[in-house]
Amino acid sequence: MVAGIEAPQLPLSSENYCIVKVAVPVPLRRVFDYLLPENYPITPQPGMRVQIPFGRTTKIGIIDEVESLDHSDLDTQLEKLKPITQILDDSPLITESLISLYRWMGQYYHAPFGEIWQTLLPTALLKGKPAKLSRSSRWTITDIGRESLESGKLAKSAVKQKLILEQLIKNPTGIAHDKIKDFDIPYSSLKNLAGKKWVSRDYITDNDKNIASQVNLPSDIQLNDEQLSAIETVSQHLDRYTAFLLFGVTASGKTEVYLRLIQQVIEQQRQALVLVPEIGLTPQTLRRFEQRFNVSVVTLHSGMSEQQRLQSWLKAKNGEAKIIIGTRSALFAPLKNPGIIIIDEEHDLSFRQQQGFRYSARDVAMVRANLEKIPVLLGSASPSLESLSNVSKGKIKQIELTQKAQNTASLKYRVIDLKNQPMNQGLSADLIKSIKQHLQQKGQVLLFLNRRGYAPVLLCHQCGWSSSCQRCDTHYTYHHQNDYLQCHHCGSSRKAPHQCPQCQCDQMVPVGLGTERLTESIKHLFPDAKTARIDRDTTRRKSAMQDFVSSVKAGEIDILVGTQMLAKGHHFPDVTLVALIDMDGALYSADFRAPEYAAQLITQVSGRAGRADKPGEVLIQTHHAEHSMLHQIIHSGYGEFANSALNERVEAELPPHTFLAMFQAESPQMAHVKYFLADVKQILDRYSNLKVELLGPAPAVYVKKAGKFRYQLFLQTSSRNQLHQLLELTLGDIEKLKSASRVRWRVEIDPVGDS
DNA sequence: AGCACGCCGACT
DNA sequence: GTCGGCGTGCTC
Repeated sequence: MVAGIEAPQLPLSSENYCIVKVAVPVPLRRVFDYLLPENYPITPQPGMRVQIPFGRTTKIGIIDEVESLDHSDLDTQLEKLKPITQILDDSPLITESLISLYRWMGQYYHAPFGEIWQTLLPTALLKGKPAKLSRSSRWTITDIGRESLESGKLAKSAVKQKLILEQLIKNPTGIAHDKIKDFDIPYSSLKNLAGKKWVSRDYITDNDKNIASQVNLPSDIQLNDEQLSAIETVSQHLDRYTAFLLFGVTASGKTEVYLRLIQQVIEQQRQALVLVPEIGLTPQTLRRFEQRFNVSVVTLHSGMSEQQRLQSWLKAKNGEAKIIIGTRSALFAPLKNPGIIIIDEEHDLSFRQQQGFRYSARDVAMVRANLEKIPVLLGSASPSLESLSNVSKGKIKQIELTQKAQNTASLKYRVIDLKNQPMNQGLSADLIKSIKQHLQQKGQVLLFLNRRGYAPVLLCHQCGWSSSCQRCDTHYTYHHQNDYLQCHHCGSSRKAPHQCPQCQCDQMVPVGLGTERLTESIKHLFPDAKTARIDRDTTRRKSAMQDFVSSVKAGEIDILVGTQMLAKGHHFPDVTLVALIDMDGALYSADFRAPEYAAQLITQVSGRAGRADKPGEVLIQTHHAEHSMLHQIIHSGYGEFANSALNERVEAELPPHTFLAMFQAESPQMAHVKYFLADVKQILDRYSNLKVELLGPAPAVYVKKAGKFRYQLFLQTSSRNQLHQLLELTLGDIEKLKSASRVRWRVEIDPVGDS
């Protein structure tokens, strides 16, 4: 090629081009300007995806704003602007109110715009997949298939094919293509049958369901007065924004209240969005809704494939899906005709995203409901102190359900003071005696211990050497089953040493108690009982949790040992004894929210057990038996505890009475982290006129994690406004800091926990 | 976050 | 003499 290729001259006149501000998926709190010819076949609008050249690569961004060239207040020179490669959508991906929500999140969380889009949109769309609904289809048996099966034309060996045909006869309306997996049908056999024309596939839309004359299927559940009045109260607000807290004791029938309200919403041709905690989202939740309503119900959760999520998302967007059930991120499902948002177990920590862009789905849901002009219903037996504080501020209306709906027997609580008690593998004599009694009376037993693995430490009996993770500065947890050590902070693992690496003796002893060891000693103490363990290690397999739950309900398990994951969602009617093996950690924790979490755990755990004819018992083992939280929960209930805990937060000037933000920085080099946060503090100090107090910088509770040192700088205030002002004024300068480029950092609003 | 440019150590 | 280490800087 000959040299001297001229750079293409763009005719930069205001008639020909407009400027499009694009949010690009990079961790920068700014948008980038691009040019677009005015005669481009698609009119650019906020919320459309565009392909753009960015640096030396190309990226997919989202249009944030469109400006005409003549009255733009650009601070960059036009020559620097590049043209958009192409617009990927012919209409905005999300509704007006979601765009407003996006802008609110940008202001409130001070997060990079690209990151917010990444949580708002399904990954398939972020990768540039077309926003097209693929038609769903159903499989049905043909007449030929029916005859062939009856006349025994099917080879004996074709077991799977026989299964398919039988299932299709059982389901005369056919089986949806995306459900065939649930029937354990291999696709190859299905294709084989289709080739013979024994089965056929028909393409349909979910709208067929929705236009059915009877949208809600009858229910024979009798409601009590409290439930009726709760439904009445909320249904008077279906046409406007109101936030409700449905504070209902366990088994007070919250779900039935949800269902009746959803029924009204569907009758108004509107959609219901239901958020559940991570674990609660089992196939049964979906089935319960499907059994009740003859409308299209879709789910949205991390267990689904990208394509499945996109399909659910698109059905929510076009209004086909009437009920959307999902975990945290489902909050951002676009709704054509929004009717209500329900957050079940609103206190649950899974509603807070703890990776990347950190937000609280509960808080954002209230803002979204406000923008959509619909009610939002937060339900819990142990509400977050944040929500209860909002009740007293008048931001949320509280509805109480105090009666047990089904005639459940009340629980008996007992605190076992461990001080000076002889212990047998973490179990007091008192507890062992109780377990024995309950087993004799044919009751099932649930034991909670929030520590998986065999023992939290493996150490040398002779020289005291203990095995610790170099990357995190914490002890490895010993896992007996496959004889390995695992760091529960960074996940790294290694083979367990049998000889002390320091003194070469062979006296390595596990110290402390985890679920694995507890299960072992239970098996030893109760050799005749069937014992099972449920934690992250035993439920790796996808259906494992489901299998455990079914076998407990079927009475095939006598004693169930598990971590907190067992506390969520499942009710076991035959369980009569629930024990919290070690409440000490929660009561002595450095986290000021620990008592709140512990109180919620006790409340939730208690909800797992009992029914009318089998009174339940809850035992709590602790060295801190005099702790006021325990007394309040046991004698006066969660509400009473919450009241005094809220008062303590006022005294201590802690959230929700005050508000927090946090700068966190991490780097393999501790000095870099310290320099950066010192610089940040200096910049923040320039605005000492604002009523924001700075605390720190200080090391995070676990300073070292995965080879990186982590420090934090807290901002505390009683005025959210001033906090936001301060961040608005300073973040620009903080981003430009030289020390900022040497660390990974972020600012977090309303931080919880340490990680 | 990517990605490239750029200036110092161990290899064919 | 080169390959490549990751520090620094930029992205419309």
